[in-house]
Amino acid sequence: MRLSVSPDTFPPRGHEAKRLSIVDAAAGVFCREGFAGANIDLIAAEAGVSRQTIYNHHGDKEKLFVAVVRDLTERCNAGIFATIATFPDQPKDLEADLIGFAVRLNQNCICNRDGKFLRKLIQTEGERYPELFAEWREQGPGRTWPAIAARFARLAYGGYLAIEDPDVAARQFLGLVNAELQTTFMLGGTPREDEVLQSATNGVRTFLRAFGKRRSVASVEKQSALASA
Amino acid sequence: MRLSVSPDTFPPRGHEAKRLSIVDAAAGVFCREGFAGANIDLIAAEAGVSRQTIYNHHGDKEKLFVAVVRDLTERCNAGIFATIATFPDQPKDLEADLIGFAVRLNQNCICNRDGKFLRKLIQTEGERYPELFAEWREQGPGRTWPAIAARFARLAYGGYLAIEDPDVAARQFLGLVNAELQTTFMLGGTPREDEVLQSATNGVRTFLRAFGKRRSVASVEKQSALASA
DNA sequence: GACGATTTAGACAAGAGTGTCTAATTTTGT
DNA sequence: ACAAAATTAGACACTCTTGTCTAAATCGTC
Repeated sequence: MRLSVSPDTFPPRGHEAKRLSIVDAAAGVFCREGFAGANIDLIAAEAGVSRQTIYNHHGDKEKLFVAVVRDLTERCNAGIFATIATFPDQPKDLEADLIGFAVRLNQNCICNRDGKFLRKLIQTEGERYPELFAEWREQGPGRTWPAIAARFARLAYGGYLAIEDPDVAARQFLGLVNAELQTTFMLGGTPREDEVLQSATNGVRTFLRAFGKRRSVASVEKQSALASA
Repeated sequence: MRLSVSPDTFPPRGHEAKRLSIVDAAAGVFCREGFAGANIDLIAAEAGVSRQTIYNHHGDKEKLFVAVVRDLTERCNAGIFATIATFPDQPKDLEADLIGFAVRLNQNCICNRDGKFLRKLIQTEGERYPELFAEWREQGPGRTWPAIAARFARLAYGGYLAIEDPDVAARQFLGLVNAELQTTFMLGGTPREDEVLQSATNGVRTFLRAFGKRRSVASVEKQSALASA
């Protein structure tokens, strides 16, 4: 695909690497400084390229911003779906497995660099780019929530949970396991690993108090196994 | 206090009214445009004063920003404590009363103008003003969470709830009743009244499934009353 | 009506940032 | 090693913004 036959495809290479480092640096600067406060020269310096190269690649500041959001959305979605794939469909220990899932979701999708950046850009500039973030909403929450809800539905169907509305349950699950991290998220901080675990543990316990089947044989076994361990 | 005796107090008046309208307008513009993008001329226009007046009152853009955050924090805190005062200490219908409280909390503290603005400024500029927002954290969450937790502890002590850790329960309560509003909050939107009620209702029901005492006589009565209604 | 203080409109200097252009340099494929 | 393409540094015009200054107008009080 890099042969001279290609009519309008990409320039040689190294090109793509630069594009990446530009978008990466831009993400950081846009997040720190906001769109208006972001300085192209600073982005260039952090990306290790010249200002002109940025203009060659992306045209102008606004197009660069759009590219950043698209990139982040795509990477975050990939991360979320990869994590959803680890959802415990046939849990051995429901509590432990759900806690594990919650922790993975946090560490791989919400607290990591991409997640933090995307969240901040949405909060900061969401109102300024309605179409762009409408797109995000479709591609992101619009696809991930149903996927998560489907997993909870499956768990309910398998007799592990007593939930009526899987969509509500999915949202409440996330609300619970992140309940103790909200203030940290607000200020743009990253919770420590033990804080994530703590919040997930408390959240899942409450979730199971509400929706867990009353101590099936399996869960009682686990319970005593844990107690004796 | 307006007599000529006062040595260094405030100028006559109307003064204070101007200060208010400046801070109000500034809050709106800072939220829409971010600190860097906010334009003093625009703030002046929206406040209906001249640019010079802003400088007379607040010195410079940064001091104005600090004044805005302080004002919002103060007003929001007042609103939150006023709402906490309506917490159902001796509930007649625990579910309905908690739903009512959740809805009030949302409408009076989170979804109203001040709440939205403060939240956005924290998210947007929190990292740039560590001391300012550390102050907010102390004055705001640092004081309101214990107050809310104390109310839940009281409910537990009164036999209405079975909770171990009132602090955790308080945070989970808010996480649950706002679980379905997160995406809207992210994009800076205001959920409709029925969405708030829906989320609160679902959240409180789950909360009570987890922490409610098993169907006291009173709650069974309510339950059937509702069913027949 | 007169006085003092505040507010106003507008001009202003100084600085910063965007986006363009050019010529020199480096990289890449053959 | 050569040629084409991409990258770079720097200068540049242009715009926008902040914060100051001044003289005129307005307000509130006596």
